[in-house]
Amino acid sequence: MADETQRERYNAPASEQHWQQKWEQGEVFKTRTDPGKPKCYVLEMFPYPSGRIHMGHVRNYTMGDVLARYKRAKGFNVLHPMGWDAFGLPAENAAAERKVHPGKWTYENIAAMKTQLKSMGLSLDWSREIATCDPSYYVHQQHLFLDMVSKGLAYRKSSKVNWDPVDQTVLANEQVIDGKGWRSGATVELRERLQWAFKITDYADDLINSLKRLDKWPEKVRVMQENWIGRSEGLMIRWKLDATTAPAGHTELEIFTTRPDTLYGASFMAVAPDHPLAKAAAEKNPELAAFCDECRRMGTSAADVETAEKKGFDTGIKALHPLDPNWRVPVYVANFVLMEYGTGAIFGCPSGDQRDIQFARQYNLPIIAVVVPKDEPARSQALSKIHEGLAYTDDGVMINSRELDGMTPKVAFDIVASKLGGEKLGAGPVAARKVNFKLRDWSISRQRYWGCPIPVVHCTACGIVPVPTDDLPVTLPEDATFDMPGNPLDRHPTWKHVTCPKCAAPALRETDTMDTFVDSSWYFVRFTAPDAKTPTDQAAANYWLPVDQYIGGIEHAILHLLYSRFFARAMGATGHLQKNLAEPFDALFTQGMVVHETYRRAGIEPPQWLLPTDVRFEGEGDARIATEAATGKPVIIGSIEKMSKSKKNLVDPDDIIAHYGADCARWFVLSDSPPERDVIWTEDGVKGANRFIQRVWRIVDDVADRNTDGGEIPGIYSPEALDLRRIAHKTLHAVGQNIEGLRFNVAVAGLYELTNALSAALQKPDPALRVAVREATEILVQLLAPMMPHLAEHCWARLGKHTLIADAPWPLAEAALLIDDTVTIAVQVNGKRRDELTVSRDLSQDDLKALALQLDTVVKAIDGKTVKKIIVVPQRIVNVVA
RNA sequence: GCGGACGUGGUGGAACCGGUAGACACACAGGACUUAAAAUCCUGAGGCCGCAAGGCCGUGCGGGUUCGACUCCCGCCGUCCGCACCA
Repeated sequence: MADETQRERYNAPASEQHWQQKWEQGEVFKTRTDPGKPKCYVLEMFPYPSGRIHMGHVRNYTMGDVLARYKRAKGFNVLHPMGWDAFGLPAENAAAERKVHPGKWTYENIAAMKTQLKSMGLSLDWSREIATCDPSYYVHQQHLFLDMVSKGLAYRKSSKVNWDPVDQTVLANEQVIDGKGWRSGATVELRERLQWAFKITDYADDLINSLKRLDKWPEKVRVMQENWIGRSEGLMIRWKLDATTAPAGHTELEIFTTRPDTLYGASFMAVAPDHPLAKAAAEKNPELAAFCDECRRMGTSAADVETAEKKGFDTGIKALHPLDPNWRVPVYVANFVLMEYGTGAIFGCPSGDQRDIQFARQYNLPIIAVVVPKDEPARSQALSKIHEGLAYTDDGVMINSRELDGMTPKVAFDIVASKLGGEKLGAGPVAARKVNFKLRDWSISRQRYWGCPIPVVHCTACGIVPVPTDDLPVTLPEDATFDMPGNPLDRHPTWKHVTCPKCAAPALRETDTMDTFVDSSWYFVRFTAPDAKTPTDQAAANYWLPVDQYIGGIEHAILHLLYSRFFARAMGATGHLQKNLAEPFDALFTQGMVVHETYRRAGIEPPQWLLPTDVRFEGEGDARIATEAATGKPVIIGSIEKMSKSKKNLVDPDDIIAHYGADCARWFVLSDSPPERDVIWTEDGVKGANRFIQRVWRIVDDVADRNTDGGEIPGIYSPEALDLRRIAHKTLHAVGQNIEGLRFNVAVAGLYELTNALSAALQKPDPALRVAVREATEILVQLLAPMMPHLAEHCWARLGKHTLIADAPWPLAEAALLIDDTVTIAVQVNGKRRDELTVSRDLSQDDLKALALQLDTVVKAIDGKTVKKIIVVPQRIVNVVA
C-alpha cells in the first residue's frame, strides 16, 4: 500500500489531455442516425464566437454534457452537437476598428473558442459543427427564404422601421429597448422603408395555443411568450361621424375594444396623433397640428411613459354612439393612444379603465359607472373609489346601461356584439368580433454586411425576381470596406450590379442581409443532417427532432425561442419538415448566471474596477481585507454581480482549467446552487472541488492497491458491507433520478455522501468489506463520469479496466438494496417528536403502537392523559394523540 | 400598473405526494500528524436555558385547515425578474 506521502496527486491537466485524445481517436462521440435505437437530442444554445468562452458557457455546456453522457450510458443514441452563431455586428465593428475582415476575425475566434471548448472535455460530435456565416450553411437558408417567399410567408412591406442612427441599421421592435437601440443605446428614430418580413402573425394563434402543450418548459418562459404574443378578444366597432363636424371624406371612425359591454359608459373617443383622422383634422387646425407634433416628440421610454400626463386635444369632431344615434361623443387626439395597436383609435369608458378615468378627470368629461360589484358594501366602495378617480375593472353587474342593466359584463358583451353585428353602416355591419394580437410580423432586413444575403434581384421591368436556385448561394464579396457607416454591400462598386434572371436587363441585387435571429431559428434542424444537399434530410429530422432537452439563458426566452417555433411551422408549410412537428424543443431549461464579487479601488469616483486576479486578500470571512496586488492600496469588496467585462469581475475558464483542470471547473459549476439559480464563483469553492477530486483519486488509488477485485462474492455480506452496498445502490438510484431532473446540485451532494461512506469503510481493516468497497468504488466512479469524465476515465483505468468509461453502460441498482430491513420511525405525541424507534420494516402496526406506548419518553409526554388515537404512517412516523 | 418567481443556520442550499427541518458543501472552532507550514485525518456546531441529562423556541410576519404544515388555504411584509399607456 502506498503511504500518503508517496501517493501521487492526481495531475488533472495531463490526465485531461490524455483522455481527450483517446476520445477523439476512438471517435467515441460521433453520432449516426440509427432508427433502431432510442434517440436523445441534447442541445445547448450555440455561442456567438466573441473570441473567448466565459464561465456562463462553462456552466451551460457542462449541464448539457452531463445529461448527454448520462443518456449515452443509459443506452440512448445521443445527438450532442456544437456550432457557431457566427454572423452579427461585432465582427463588423472589429473590421472597422482593427482593419480585419469580419470573416477572418470570426473564423479566428471560432478556432480559439473551439480549442477552449475541447479543453472542457465535452462529449460533442464535432463532425457536425456548423458556422452560420459559412456559405455551406446559409445557402440552405437562402433556399428556405425563397420557399417562404413563394408561400407568402416572406414578403415586402413598406413600413415604419426603427432606425438606429449609430449602427446605421434598422432594428426589429424587439431590438428596441426603452426607445433605444439594443446594441448602441442610441435613441431610435422612425423611418419609412421597404422591408422584408416574415409572416409570424399567421401563426399567432397557434404559437399561443401550443404553449399549453410545452409542459417541460419553465412556466416563466411560457408566460413571457404569451404576453409577447398578446392575444385579446374584442369587437371592432364603426362609429358614424357627425358630418357637420368631421373633415371631408371622413364619415366614420373604427375602434377596437375588449369591453363593448361598457359602451354606455362612453364619454369620449380618442385617436393616435398619427391616425388619418387626426392628420386630416390637423390640416385645418394649426394648434392641433402642433399638439400632434409634440406627442410624436415625446419619449416612449418606460420612465417617460410612467411620468407622462394623459394629454388630449379636442378635435371638435363628434361621433354618434352606436347604441343611441342621438348621443354625441367628442373625438380627441390623445397621447396615450398607440397607432400600432388595434385601429389606433379607442372609445373611452372612464369608470372601467384607469387611463380613461385620468383623461376624463383632466378634461372634465362625464364619468358614468357601468360595472359595479353585485352586492353592498363592495358596490358603494367601488362607486366612491370611482368618484376619487380609481376605475373599477373587476367583474360585477351592469348599471346605468339601459337594456343591459343587471346583466354580467360577459352577457352584455355578447348582446352588444350580436346587436351591433346585425346592424348596418353603409355596406358593412356596425361591429364584428375580432381577435387582436400585440405580435407584429418579424422584420428581417438589415443594412449590414456580415449577415446572410437576401437572394433576390430588383429589376425595373420584372420587379422582385428570386435568384435562381442554381445560382445559390449568393455569397458576400470579400473586398468590402468597413471604414464608414452604412451598408458595405450597398456601396460596393460592383457586387449589386447584376442582370435580371428573368429578362437579362441590368438589375440590382438586394443589398439587405437577414437578421441574425434567422440563422439561429433553424440551426438545430441542420444539426440533424449537416451535410445534406437540401436544407433538411427528412429522415434524419424525423428521427432526431424535436430536441429533447434544450438548455440556455433566460435572455432568449422570447425572441430566439419564438422565432424558432415559427420556423418549425414555416418549414413545415414549405415542405422542409414534417408538418406535425411544430414544436422544436420538447423540454427547455434556462440556467442561472455565474456571478462574482466585484472589486474597486477605494476612494475613487467614478469606480475603477479590478480583476479578481489583481486583488490580494488577508483574513477570512467578514474580516477579509483586500488590497491591490501591484500597489498594496486598499480595495473595496463590492456586491456580487453577473460576471462582466465592465465590472471586471471575471474569472477566465482557461486559467481555472490550466490550474485545476476542466473537471474541477465542471464540478464546481454543478455543485451547491440549483442550476436555474445564479451560482457564486468563489476561490474557496474551487479549492473545495479540487480537494474532492484529490480525495476521490486517493480512495480509488488505495482501493486499486489493495487489489480487492480478486475477492469472491460472499454468500452473505457482513452488516457493515451490506450498509455500504445499500448506500452505493441508493446513491446510484438517486443520482440517475437527479440527473434526469437536472438537479445536479442534489446529485453532487449524494456523491459526497457516498464518498464519505466509502472513506469511512476504508479506514476499517475488516476484510469482509473488500468486495463491497470495490463495488462501491466502481459505482462511485461511474456516477462521477458524466460530471468529471477525465477523472472517471483515469480512475477506471486505475481500477484495471481496459475499456473507456465513456462507453460503459450505466450500472443497474439492485432493487433489494434500495429497501432497508430496518427503519427508524419517529415517535410523536400530539405532533411533537419525542423519541424514535428502530424496528424491522415489516413490523405490524399493532406491534409498533405497543412499542411506542412503552417508551419512557412517550409515557412522560402523555402524562396520564387518555390516548385518543394513534396514527401510524408506515415506515415513517407514529403519532400518539392524547 | 400587470404578470411571474422566491423568502429555511454565518453562507450556498437539501427535505419524495402534508410525516424526524437543516442532507451535502463552504466558512468557522477545537484536536491529531508535523520543527513549522501545506496537505490529510478526526470532532463540534440552528437559537435560548443548562455542567449534563434534558427542556423550550425555530423555515419572512399574522391567521386558518390537520393527529401532524418549510410544504395546503387566506391576509400582510420583503426581495428579484419580465412586460409596460396593448384599448
